[in-house]
Amino acid sequence: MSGNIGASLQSSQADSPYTIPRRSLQEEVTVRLRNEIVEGIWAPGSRLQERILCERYGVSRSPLRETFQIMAKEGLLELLPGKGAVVTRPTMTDAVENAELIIALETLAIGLACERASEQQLKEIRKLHEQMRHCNHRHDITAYFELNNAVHSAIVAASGNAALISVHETTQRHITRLQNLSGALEAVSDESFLEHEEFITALQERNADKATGALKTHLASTLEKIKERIMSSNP
Amino acid sequence: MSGNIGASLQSSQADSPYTIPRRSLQEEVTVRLRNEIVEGIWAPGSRLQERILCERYGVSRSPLRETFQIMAKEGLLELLPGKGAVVTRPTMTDAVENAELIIALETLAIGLACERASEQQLKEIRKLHEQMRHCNHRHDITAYFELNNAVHSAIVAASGNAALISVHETTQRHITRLQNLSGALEAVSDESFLEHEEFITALQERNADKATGALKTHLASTLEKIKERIMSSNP
DNA sequence: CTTTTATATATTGTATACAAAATACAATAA
DNA sequence: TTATTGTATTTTGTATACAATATATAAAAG
Repeated sequence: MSGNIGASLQSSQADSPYTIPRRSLQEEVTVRLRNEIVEGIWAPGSRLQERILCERYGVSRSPLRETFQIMAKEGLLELLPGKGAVVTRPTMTDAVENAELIIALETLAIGLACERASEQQLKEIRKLHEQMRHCNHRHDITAYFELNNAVHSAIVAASGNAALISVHETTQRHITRLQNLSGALEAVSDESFLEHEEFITALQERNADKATGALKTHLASTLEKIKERIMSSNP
Repeated sequence: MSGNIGASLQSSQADSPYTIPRRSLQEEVTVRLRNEIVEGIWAPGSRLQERILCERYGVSRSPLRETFQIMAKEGLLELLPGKGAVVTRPTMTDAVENAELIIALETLAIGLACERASEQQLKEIRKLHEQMRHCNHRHDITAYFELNNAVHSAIVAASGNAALISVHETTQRHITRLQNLSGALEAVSDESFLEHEEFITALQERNADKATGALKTHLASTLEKIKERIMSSNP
Protein backbone atom coordinates (compact mmCIF):
# COMPACT_ATOMS: atom_id res chain seq x y z
CA MET A 1 0.00 0.00 0.00
CA SER A 2 1.43 3.37 -1.01
CA GLY A 3 0.08 5.14 2.04
CA ASN A 4 1.81 2.85 4.49
CA ILE A 5 3.07 5.24 7.11
CA GLY A 6 4.97 2.70 9.15
CA ALA A 7 7.05 1.48 6.23
CA SER A 8 7.78 4.94 4.87
CA LEU A 9 8.87 6.29 8.23
CA GLN A 10 11.18 3.47 9.11
CA SER A 11 13.65 4.47 6.40
CA SER A 12 13.39 8.23 6.88
CA GLN A 13 16.02 9.77 9.08
CA ALA A 14 16.97 13.30 10.06
CA ASP A 15 16.34 15.67 7.16
CA SER A 16 19.17 18.03 8.04
CA PRO A 17 21.83 18.44 10.68
CA TYR A 18 19.82 21.28 12.24
CA THR A 19 16.17 20.29 12.10
CA ILE A 20 15.15 17.18 13.93
CA PRO A 21 11.82 15.99 12.51
CA ARG A 22 11.19 13.25 15.08
CA ARG A 23 7.55 12.70 14.33
CA SER A 24 5.89 9.72 15.84
CA LEU A 25 3.68 7.38 13.89
CA GLN A 26 0.81 8.68 15.97
CA GLU A 27 1.32 12.20 14.66
CA GLU A 28 1.38 10.98 11.07
CA VAL A 29 -1.75 8.93 11.55
CA THR A 30 -3.49 11.84 13.27
CA VAL A 31 -2.86 14.18 10.36
CA ARG A 32 -4.05 11.65 7.83
CA LEU A 33 -7.15 10.44 9.64
CA ARG A 34 -8.15 13.99 10.54
CA ASN A 35 -7.89 15.11 6.93
CA GLU A 36 -9.80 12.09 5.75
CA ILE A 37 -12.66 12.76 8.12
CA VAL A 38 -12.76 16.47 7.29
CA GLU A 39 -12.75 15.64 3.57
CA GLY A 40 -15.64 13.27 4.10
CA ILE A 41 -13.75 10.11 3.13
CA TRP A 42 -15.07 8.56 6.32
CA ALA A 43 -18.77 9.21 6.34
CA PRO A 44 -20.50 10.53 9.46
CA GLY A 45 -21.66 7.62 11.56
CA SER A 46 -19.02 5.23 10.20
CA ARG A 47 -17.58 2.76 12.62
CA LEU A 48 -13.80 2.87 12.45
CA GLN A 49 -12.54 -0.60 13.18
CA GLU A 50 -9.03 -0.64 14.47
CA ARG A 51 -7.88 -3.54 12.33
CA ILE A 52 -9.03 -1.83 9.14
CA LEU A 53 -7.26 1.43 9.92
CA CYS A 54 -4.13 -0.33 11.14
CA GLU A 55 -3.88 -2.04 7.78
CA ARG A 56 -4.68 1.16 5.91
CA TYR A 57 -1.91 3.16 7.55
CA GLY A 58 0.46 0.29 8.13
CA VAL A 59 0.73 0.84 11.86
CA SER A 60 -0.16 -1.15 14.92
CA ARG A 61 -2.98 -0.46 17.31
CA SER A 62 -0.97 1.54 19.84
CA PRO A 63 -0.35 4.67 17.74
CA LEU A 64 -3.80 4.36 16.18
CA ARG A 65 -5.55 4.34 19.52
CA GLU A 66 -3.61 7.39 20.65
CA THR A 67 -4.82 9.10 17.50
CA PHE A 68 -8.39 8.07 18.32
CA GLN A 69 -8.17 9.90 21.65
CA ILE A 70 -7.02 13.09 19.96
CA MET A 71 -9.69 12.91 17.29
CA ALA A 72 -12.33 12.35 19.95
CA LYS A 73 -11.05 15.39 21.84
CA GLU A 74 -11.33 17.39 18.63
CA GLY A 75 -14.89 16.22 18.19
CA LEU A 76 -14.36 14.27 14.99
CA LEU A 77 -14.77 10.88 16.63
CA GLU A 78 -16.93 9.53 19.39
CA LEU A 79 -15.42 6.73 21.43
CA LEU A 80 -18.00 4.32 22.76
CA PRO A 81 -16.42 2.25 25.53
CA GLY A 82 -16.40 -1.36 24.54
CA LYS A 83 -17.76 -0.57 21.10
CA GLY A 84 -15.10 1.49 19.43
CA ALA A 85 -14.80 4.66 17.40
CA VAL A 86 -17.59 6.24 15.42
CA VAL A 87 -17.25 9.25 13.14
CA THR A 88 -19.35 12.07 14.54
CA ARG A 89 -22.44 13.14 12.67
CA PRO A 90 -22.48 16.92 12.44
CA THR A 91 -25.89 18.49 12.74
CA MET A 92 -27.42 21.79 11.82
CA THR A 93 -27.05 22.66 15.48
CA ASP A 94 -23.33 22.00 15.32
CA ALA A 95 -23.06 24.33 12.36
CA VAL A 96 -24.79 27.15 14.20
CA GLU A 97 -22.84 26.55 17.41
CA ASN A 98 -19.49 26.57 15.68
CA ALA A 99 -20.44 29.60 13.65
CA GLU A 100 -21.43 31.52 16.78
CA LEU A 101 -18.17 30.49 18.36
CA ILE A 102 -15.94 31.39 15.43
CA ILE A 103 -17.56 34.80 15.11
CA ALA A 104 -16.61 35.53 18.72
CA LEU A 105 -13.12 34.17 18.21
CA GLU A 106 -12.39 36.09 15.05
CA THR A 107 -13.90 39.26 16.44
CA LEU A 108 -11.48 39.04 19.32
CA ALA A 109 -8.66 38.18 16.94
CA ILE A 110 -9.11 41.06 14.57
CA GLY A 111 -9.26 43.51 17.46
CA LEU A 112 -6.00 42.17 18.85
CA ALA A 113 -4.49 42.04 15.38
CA CYS A 114 -5.21 45.74 14.91
CA GLU A 115 -3.01 46.37 17.92
CA ARG A 116 -0.33 43.73 17.52
CA ALA A 117 0.03 42.59 13.93
CA SER A 118 3.37 43.30 12.30
CA GLU A 119 3.43 45.25 9.07
CA GLN A 120 4.71 42.08 7.42
CA GLN A 121 1.67 40.16 8.62
CA LEU A 122 -0.71 42.84 7.40
CA LYS A 123 0.97 42.77 4.00
CA GLU A 124 0.66 39.00 3.85
CA ILE A 125 -3.04 39.18 4.71
CA ARG A 126 -3.63 41.79 2.05
CA LYS A 127 -1.77 39.62 -0.44
CA LEU A 128 -4.02 36.66 0.29
CA HIS A 129 -7.05 38.91 -0.03
CA GLU A 130 -5.90 40.10 -3.45
CA GLN A 131 -5.53 36.50 -4.53
CA MET A 132 -9.13 36.04 -3.45
CA ARG A 133 -10.12 38.91 -5.70
CA HIS A 134 -8.47 37.11 -8.57
CA CYS A 135 -10.27 33.85 -7.80
CA ASN A 136 -13.53 35.73 -7.53
CA HIS A 137 -13.08 37.06 -11.06
CA ARG A 138 -12.16 33.63 -12.36
CA HIS A 139 -15.02 32.02 -10.42
CA ASP A 140 -12.58 29.53 -8.94
CA ILE A 141 -14.70 28.66 -5.95
CA THR A 142 -12.44 26.02 -4.47
CA ALA A 143 -9.36 28.23 -4.45
CA TYR A 144 -11.45 31.15 -3.18
CA PHE A 145 -12.68 29.02 -0.34
CA GLU A 146 -9.20 27.89 0.65
CA LEU A 147 -7.82 31.40 0.47
CA ASN A 148 -10.69 32.65 2.57
CA ASN A 149 -9.81 30.18 5.30
CA ALA A 150 -6.18 31.20 4.97
CA VAL A 151 -7.03 34.88 5.39
CA HIS A 152 -9.09 34.25 8.49
CA SER A 153 -6.37 32.01 9.94
CA ALA A 154 -3.77 34.67 9.18
CA ILE A 155 -5.80 37.29 11.02
CA VAL A 156 -6.09 35.02 14.02
CA ALA A 157 -2.37 34.27 13.82
CA ALA A 158 -1.69 38.00 13.77
CA SER A 159 -3.51 38.32 17.07
CA GLY A 160 -0.48 36.63 18.60
CA ASN A 161 -2.71 34.79 21.07
CA ALA A 162 -1.68 31.12 21.00
CA ALA A 163 -4.69 29.89 22.95
CA LEU A 164 -6.98 31.69 20.54
CA ILE A 165 -5.10 30.35 17.52
CA SER A 166 -5.47 26.79 18.76
CA VAL A 167 -9.19 27.00 19.45
CA HIS A 168 -9.81 28.77 16.17
CA GLU A 169 -8.02 26.08 14.22
CA THR A 170 -10.24 23.36 15.61
CA THR A 171 -13.40 25.41 15.16
CA GLN A 172 -12.54 26.36 11.59
CA ARG A 173 -11.87 22.72 10.83
CA HIS A 174 -15.33 21.77 12.04
CA ILE A 175 -16.88 24.38 9.82
CA THR A 176 -14.80 23.29 6.84
CA ARG A 177 -15.97 19.75 7.43
CA LEU A 178 -19.57 20.85 7.54
CA GLN A 179 -19.14 22.69 4.28
CA ASN A 180 -17.45 19.68 2.68
CA LEU A 181 -20.20 17.36 3.82
CA SER A 182 -23.04 19.60 2.75
CA GLY A 183 -21.35 20.72 -0.45
CA ALA A 184 -22.04 24.26 0.72
CA LEU A 185 -18.92 26.20 -0.17
CA GLU A 186 -19.01 29.76 0.97
CA ALA A 187 -21.00 31.90 -1.36
CA VAL A 188 -18.70 33.75 -3.71
CA SER A 189 -20.51 36.92 -4.57
CA ASP A 190 -19.20 40.39 -5.32
CA GLU A 191 -21.17 41.60 -2.35
CA SER A 192 -19.51 39.09 -0.05
CA PHE A 193 -16.11 40.00 -1.42
CA LEU A 194 -16.73 43.67 -0.80
CA GLU A 195 -17.59 42.91 2.82
CA HIS A 196 -14.33 41.04 2.98
CA GLU A 197 -12.41 43.96 1.58
CA GLU A 198 -13.93 46.21 4.17
CA PHE A 199 -12.50 44.51 7.23
CA ILE A 200 -9.18 43.84 5.51
CA THR A 201 -8.85 47.56 4.86
CA ALA A 202 -9.91 48.45 8.38
CA LEU A 203 -7.35 46.01 9.73
CA GLN A 204 -4.61 47.63 7.68
CA GLU A 205 -5.68 50.98 9.06
CA ARG A 206 -5.55 49.33 12.49
CA ASN A 207 -9.05 50.61 13.10
CA ALA A 208 -10.28 48.02 15.58
CA ASP A 209 -13.88 49.21 15.86
CA LYS A 210 -14.39 49.38 12.14
CA ALA A 211 -12.65 46.06 11.59
CA THR A 212 -14.62 44.16 14.21
CA GLY A 213 -17.88 45.64 12.97
CA ALA A 214 -17.18 44.79 9.34
CA LEU A 215 -16.01 41.30 10.22
CA LYS A 216 -19.09 40.60 12.31
CA THR A 217 -21.33 41.74 9.49
CA HIS A 218 -19.50 39.58 7.00
CA LEU A 219 -19.48 36.46 9.15
CA ALA A 220 -23.12 36.86 10.07
CA SER A 221 -24.16 37.08 6.43
CA THR A 222 -21.87 34.18 5.54
CA LEU A 223 -23.49 32.11 8.25
CA GLU A 224 -26.90 32.91 6.85
CA LYS A 225 -25.85 31.77 3.39
CA ILE A 226 -24.36 28.57 4.70
CA LYS A 227 -27.51 27.88 6.67
CA GLU A 228 -29.62 28.33 3.55
CA ARG A 229 -27.44 25.96 1.55
CA ILE A 230 -27.44 23.32 4.25
CA MET A 231 -31.19 23.63 4.60
CA SER A 232 -31.73 23.21 0.86
CA SER A 233 -29.32 20.25 0.65
CA ASN A 234 -30.93 18.51 3.64
CA PRO A 235 -34.61 18.66 2.77
CA MET B 1 -1.84 1.74 47.06
CA SER B 2 -5.23 3.20 47.84
CA GLY B 3 -5.44 5.14 44.61
CA ASN B 4 -5.00 2.10 42.42
CA ILE B 5 -7.48 2.62 39.63
CA GLY B 6 -6.97 -0.69 37.91
CA ALA B 7 -7.70 -2.72 41.01
CA SER B 8 -10.70 -0.66 42.07
CA LEU B 9 -12.29 -0.76 38.64
CA GLN B 10 -11.92 -4.45 38.11
CA SER B 11 -14.46 -5.21 40.80
CA SER B 12 -16.85 -2.39 40.03
CA GLN B 13 -19.77 -3.28 37.86
CA ALA B 14 -22.91 -1.51 36.67
CA ASP B 15 -24.19 0.90 39.31
CA SER B 16 -27.84 0.43 38.44
CA PRO B 17 -29.93 -1.62 36.05
CA TYR B 18 -30.50 1.49 33.93
CA THR B 19 -27.24 3.38 33.77
CA ILE B 20 -24.21 1.68 32.32
CA PRO B 21 -21.09 3.49 33.57
CA ARG B 22 -18.60 1.71 31.28
CA ARG B 23 -15.64 3.97 31.89
CA SER B 24 -12.28 2.92 30.59
CA LEU B 25 -9.16 3.06 32.68
CA GLN B 26 -7.98 5.81 30.38
CA GLU B 27 -10.91 8.03 31.39
CA GLU B 28 -10.21 7.48 35.07
CA VAL B 29 -6.54 8.22 34.67
CA THR B 30 -7.31 11.33 32.63
CA VAL B 31 -9.53 12.77 35.32
CA ARG B 32 -6.99 12.09 38.03
CA LEU B 33 -3.88 13.26 36.25
CA ARG B 34 -5.67 16.36 34.98
CA ASN B 35 -6.80 17.31 38.47
CA GLU B 36 -3.36 16.67 39.87
CA ILE B 37 -1.72 18.94 37.34
CA VAL B 38 -4.32 21.67 37.82
CA GLU B 39 -3.90 21.42 41.58
CA GLY B 40 -0.16 21.78 41.18
CA ILE B 41 0.73 18.33 42.52
CA TRP B 42 2.87 17.88 39.44
CA ALA B 43 5.02 20.96 39.22
CA PRO B 44 5.41 22.82 35.95
CA GLY B 45 8.38 21.44 34.07
CA SER B 46 8.16 18.02 35.75
CA ARG B 47 9.01 15.05 33.60
CA LEU B 48 6.26 12.46 33.90
CA GLN B 49 7.85 9.06 33.55
CA GLU B 50 5.47 6.41 32.39
CA ARG B 51 6.64 3.78 34.83
CA ILE B 52 6.12 6.09 37.80
CA LEU B 53 2.59 7.03 36.78
CA CYS B 54 1.68 3.48 35.86
CA GLU B 55 2.58 2.43 39.37
CA ARG B 56 0.80 5.42 40.90
CA TYR B 57 -2.49 4.68 39.19
CA GLY B 58 -2.09 0.95 38.98
CA VAL B 59 -2.53 0.77 35.22
CA SER B 60 -0.36 -0.26 32.35
CA ARG B 61 1.24 2.01 29.79
CA SER B 62 -1.50 1.75 27.17
CA PRO B 63 -4.24 3.69 28.96
CA LEU B 64 -1.66 6.06 30.43
CA ARG B 65 -0.27 6.97 27.05
CA GLU B 66 -3.76 7.62 25.71
CA THR B 67 -4.26 9.97 28.63
CA PHE B 68 -0.99 11.70 27.78
CA GLN B 69 -2.29 12.52 24.32
CA ILE B 70 -5.42 14.09 25.73
CA MET B 71 -3.54 16.11 28.31
CA ALA B 72 -1.18 17.34 25.61
CA LYS B 73 -4.15 18.37 23.50
CA GLU B 74 -5.51 20.26 26.49
CA GLY B 75 -2.20 22.03 26.91
CA LEU B 76 -1.32 20.57 30.30
CA LEU B 77 1.45 18.35 28.98
CA GLU B 78 4.03 18.70 26.27
CA LEU B 79 5.05 15.48 24.56
CA LEU B 80 8.64 15.53 23.41
CA PRO B 81 9.13 12.73 20.87
CA GLY B 82 11.61 10.27 22.22
CA LYS B 83 11.85 12.07 25.51
CA GLY B 84 8.43 11.76 27.05
CA ALA B 85 5.88 13.96 28.77
CA VAL B 86 6.66 17.22 30.51
CA VAL B 87 4.18 19.29 32.51
CA THR B 88 3.74 22.62 30.78
CA ARG B 89 5.07 25.73 32.44
CA PRO B 90 2.39 28.43 32.29
CA THR B 91 3.70 31.91 31.73
CA MET B 92 2.37 35.38 32.27
CA THR B 93 1.66 35.41 28.55
CA ASP B 94 -0.49 32.31 28.93
CA ALA B 95 -2.46 34.03 31.66
CA VAL B 96 -3.17 37.05 29.50
CA GLU B 97 -3.99 34.95 26.45
CA ASN B 98 -6.42 32.74 28.30
CA ALA B 99 -7.99 35.71 29.99
CA GLU B 100 -8.53 37.47 26.66
CA LEU B 101 -10.03 34.28 25.33
CA ILE B 102 -12.36 33.60 28.23
CA ILE B 103 -13.66 37.15 28.17
CA ALA B 104 -14.68 36.66 24.55
CA LEU B 105 -16.19 33.27 25.33
CA GLU B 106 -18.20 34.39 28.32
CA THR B 107 -19.33 37.54 26.58
CA LEU B 108 -20.76 35.39 23.82
CA ALA B 109 -22.21 33.01 26.38
CA ILE B 110 -24.06 35.55 28.45
CA GLY B 111 -25.56 37.10 25.34
CA LEU B 112 -26.86 33.72 24.22
CA ALA B 113 -27.97 32.90 27.74
CA CYS B 114 -30.11 36.03 27.84
CA GLU B 115 -32.00 34.61 24.87
CA ARG B 116 -32.01 30.93 25.62
CA ALA B 117 -31.60 30.19 29.30
CA SER B 118 -34.50 28.47 30.97
CA GLU B 119 -36.07 30.07 34.02
CA GLN B 120 -34.79 27.10 35.96
CA GLN B 121 -31.23 27.82 34.87
CA LEU B 122 -31.52 31.50 35.74
CA LYS B 123 -32.77 30.57 39.19
CA GLU B 124 -29.89 28.19 39.68
CA ILE B 125 -27.38 30.86 38.66
CA ARG B 126 -28.94 33.35 41.07
CA LYS B 127 -28.77 30.74 43.80
CA LEU B 128 -25.06 30.21 43.26
CA HIS B 129 -24.55 33.95 43.25
CA GLU B 130 -26.34 34.28 46.58
CA GLN B 131 -24.07 31.62 48.01
CA MET B 132 -21.17 33.76 46.84
CA ARG B 133 -22.62 36.66 48.78
CA HIS B 134 -22.62 34.50 51.84
CA CYS B 135 -19.00 33.45 51.32
CA ASN B 136 -18.04 37.04 50.75
CA HIS B 137 -19.46 37.96 54.16
CA ARG B 138 -17.70 35.05 55.80
CA HIS B 139 -14.46 35.78 53.91
CA ASP B 140 -14.36 32.17 52.76
CA ILE B 141 -12.12 32.79 49.80
CA THR B 142 -11.77 29.21 48.65
CA ALA B 143 -15.49 28.58 48.54
CA TYR B 144 -16.06 31.97 46.93
CA PHE B 145 -13.57 31.11 44.25
CA GLU B 146 -15.17 27.75 43.52
CA LEU B 147 -18.64 29.23 43.43
CA ASN B 148 -17.44 31.93 41.12
CA ASN B 149 -16.19 29.33 38.66
CA ALA B 150 -19.48 27.49 39.04
CA VAL B 151 -21.48 30.62 38.24
CA HIS B 152 -19.48 31.36 35.14
CA SER B 153 -19.72 27.74 34.01
CA ALA B 154 -23.46 27.81 34.62
CA ILE B 155 -23.85 30.90 32.48
CA VAL B 156 -21.91 29.24 29.68
CA ALA B 157 -23.99 26.10 30.09
CA ALA B 158 -27.12 28.23 29.82
CA SER B 159 -25.94 29.44 26.43
CA GLY B 160 -26.81 25.97 25.17
CA ASN B 161 -23.83 26.03 22.81
CA ALA B 162 -21.96 22.75 23.26
CA ALA B 163 -18.88 23.85 21.32
CA LEU B 164 -18.64 26.95 23.46
CA ILE B 165 -19.13 24.97 26.66
CA SER B 166 -16.30 22.63 25.75
CA VAL B 167 -13.80 25.36 24.89
CA HIS B 168 -14.76 27.34 27.96
CA GLU B 169 -14.19 24.38 30.23
CA THR B 170 -10.64 23.94 29.01
CA THR B 171 -9.89 27.65 29.16
CA GLN B 172 -11.32 28.04 32.63
CA ARG B 173 -9.23 25.10 33.75
CA HIS B 174 -6.09 26.78 32.52
CA ILE B 175 -6.93 29.90 34.43
CA THR B 176 -7.74 27.94 37.57
CA ARG B 177 -4.39 26.23 37.26
CA LEU B 178 -2.63 29.57 36.91
CA GLN B 179 -4.37 30.83 40.01
CA ASN B 180 -3.48 27.68 41.95
CA LEU B 181 0.16 27.91 40.91
CA SER B 182 0.52 31.57 41.66
CA GLY B 183 -1.60 31.42 44.79
CA ALA B 184 -3.57 34.28 43.31
CA LEU B 185 -7.16 33.53 44.17
CA GLU B 186 -9.60 35.95 42.70
CA ALA B 187 -9.80 39.11 44.71
CA VAL B 188 -12.84 38.99 46.94
CA SER B 189 -13.87 42.55 47.43
CA ASP B 190 -17.28 44.11 47.90
CA GLU B 191 -16.64 46.09 44.75
CA SER B 192 -15.93 42.94 42.76
CA PHE B 193 -19.03 41.30 44.17
CA LEU B 194 -21.18 44.25 43.19
CA GLU B 195 -19.89 43.99 39.63
CA HIS B 196 -20.83 40.35 39.78
CA GLU B 197 -24.32 41.14 40.99
CA GLU B 198 -24.76 43.57 38.14
CA PHE B 199 -24.41 41.06 35.31
CA ILE B 200 -26.33 38.41 37.19
CA THR B 201 -29.24 40.82 37.52
CA ALA B 202 -28.98 41.87 33.88
CA LEU B 203 -29.01 38.21 32.88
CA GLN B 204 -32.16 37.60 34.88
CA GLU B 205 -33.74 40.57 33.15
CA ARG B 206 -32.52 39.00 29.88
CA ASN B 207 -30.95 42.33 29.03
CA ALA B 208 -28.13 41.16 26.76
CA ASP B 209 -26.45 44.52 26.22
CA LYS B 210 -26.37 45.36 29.90
CA ALA B 211 -25.24 41.84 30.81
CA THR B 212 -22.40 41.66 28.31
CA GLY B 213 -21.21 45.14 29.27
CA ALA B 214 -21.24 44.39 32.98
CA LEU B 215 -19.54 41.03 32.48
CA LYS B 216 -16.80 42.55 30.35
CA THR B 217 -16.16 45.20 32.97
CA HIS B 218 -16.01 42.62 35.72
CA LEU B 219 -13.72 40.21 33.86
CA ALA B 220 -11.39 43.00 32.78
CA SER B 221 -10.97 44.24 36.33
CA THR B 222 -10.57 40.67 37.60
CA LEU B 223 -7.84 40.11 35.02
CA GLU B 224 -6.07 43.23 36.21
CA LYS B 225 -6.14 42.05 39.80
CA ILE B 226 -4.84 38.62 38.85
CA LYS B 227 -2.06 40.20 36.84
CA GLU B 228 -1.05 42.31 39.84
CA ARG B 229 -0.97 39.30 42.12
CA ILE B 230 1.03 37.19 39.68
CA MET B 231 3.44 40.08 39.17
CA SER B 232 3.95 40.50 42.91
CA SER B 233 4.36 36.77 43.51
CA ASN B 234 6.87 36.44 40.63
CA PRO B 235 9.30 39.28 41.31
C1' DC C 1 41.27 18.47 35.86
C1' DT C 2 38.43 18.81 31.87
C1' DT C 3 36.74 16.91 27.87
C1' DT C 4 35.69 13.23 25.16
C1' DT C 5 34.24 8.72 24.09
C1' DA C 6 32.62 4.12 25.13
C1' DT C 7 29.51 1.37 27.56
C1' DA C 8 25.63 0.31 30.41
C1' DT C 9 21.13 1.52 31.95
C1' DA C 10 16.77 3.43 31.57
C1' DT C 11 12.90 5.06 28.93
C1' DT C 12 10.27 5.59 25.22
C1' DG C 13 7.83 4.07 20.62
C1' DT C 14 5.75 0.43 18.57
C1' DA C 15 4.06 -4.19 18.10
C1' DT C 16 1.95 -8.10 19.83
C1' DA C 17 -0.52 -11.13 23.21
C1' DC C 18 -4.31 -12.16 26.07
C1' DA C 19 -8.73 -11.71 28.26
C1' DA C 20 -13.26 -9.65 28.34
C1' DA C 21 -16.91 -7.88 26.02
C1' DA C 22 -19.77 -7.20 21.97
C1' DT C 23 -21.52 -8.69 17.64
C1' DA C 24 -23.07 -12.09 14.27
C1' DC C 25 -25.24 -16.17 13.36
C1' DA C 26 -27.46 -20.41 13.63
C1' DA C 27 -30.40 -23.61 15.99
C1' DT C 28 -34.43 -24.18 18.62
C1' DA C 29 -38.96 -23.15 20.53
C1' DA C 30 -43.18 -20.73 20.35
C1' DT D 1 -42.64 -17.01 10.58
C1' DT D 2 -40.81 -14.59 14.67
C1' DA D 3 -38.49 -14.53 18.88
C1' DT D 4 -35.03 -16.41 21.78
C1' DT D 5 -31.10 -18.47 23.29
C1' DG D 6 -26.67 -20.55 22.85
C1' DT D 7 -22.31 -20.55 20.40
C1' DA D 8 -18.67 -18.84 17.43
C1' DT D 9 -16.34 -14.97 15.85
C1' DT D 10 -14.87 -10.41 16.02
C1' DT D 11 -13.38 -6.45 18.33
C1' DT D 12 -12.03 -3.95 21.93
C1' DG D 13 -9.40 -2.89 26.57
C1' DT D 14 -5.40 -3.71 28.76
C1' DA D 15 -0.94 -5.68 29.57
C1' DT D 16 3.40 -7.03 28.10
C1' DA D 17 7.41 -7.73 24.91
C1' DC D 18 10.83 -5.98 21.95
C1' DA D 19 13.61 -2.67 19.56
C1' DA D 20 15.34 1.97 19.13
C1' DT D 21 16.54 6.08 21.26
C1' DA D 22 18.07 8.82 25.06
C1' DT D 23 20.37 9.38 29.45
C1' DA D 24 23.81 8.35 32.81
C1' DT D 25 28.12 6.55 34.17
C1' DA D 26 32.76 5.40 33.76
C1' DA D 27 37.07 5.06 31.32
C1' DA D 28 40.46 7.22 28.45
C1' DA D 29 42.69 11.08 26.11
C1' DG D 30 44.04 15.74 26.08
